[in-house]
Amino acid sequence: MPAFWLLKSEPDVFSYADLMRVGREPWNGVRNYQARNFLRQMEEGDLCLFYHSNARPPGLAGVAQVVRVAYPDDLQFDPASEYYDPRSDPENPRWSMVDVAPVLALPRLLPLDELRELPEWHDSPLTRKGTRLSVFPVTPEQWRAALAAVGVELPPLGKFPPA
DNA sequence: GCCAACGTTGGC
DNA sequence: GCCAACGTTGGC
Repeated sequence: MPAFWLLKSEPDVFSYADLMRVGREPWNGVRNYQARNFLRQMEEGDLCLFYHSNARPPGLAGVAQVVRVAYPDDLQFDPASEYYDPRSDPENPRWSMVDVAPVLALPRLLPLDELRELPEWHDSPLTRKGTRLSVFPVTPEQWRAALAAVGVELPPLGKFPPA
């Protein structure tokens, strides 16, 4: 069942423009079990809202697509990486990543403030106080409301061209 | 298995 | 830069 998701990224580290530039990116470095479990549920073709966190202002910058389902995050085995996890067993890797590709940049950044005003977004890990989850599902209603707010015409799910 | 200490996230 | 909220760690 295709689904919608939200991915947080700090634009100073990796922005939506960076994703467009590289064309495809392994979504590595997720080190939270709940977020990891969501990554593992993603299917090829699933669509993701790309959120800029720790930005001024924070908000939605674009749409990305899952182009490879979850596989082991190689950084967990790299002692030089800040994401190295010495306790991860190579026989049963603890952390996963997916590959994502750009689909479209929003015509304008949709700021968090504006997102909060959408009734569909009143109940979401994004708007709930104190939640820091960096990967989580988005309902079809949230998806539609967010894109409508920036005037993006919504093709039927799964009809986005492969990036 | 509890829970205090610590580190991180992320808006402001 | 501040700090509230939360997840993780590790002593016991």
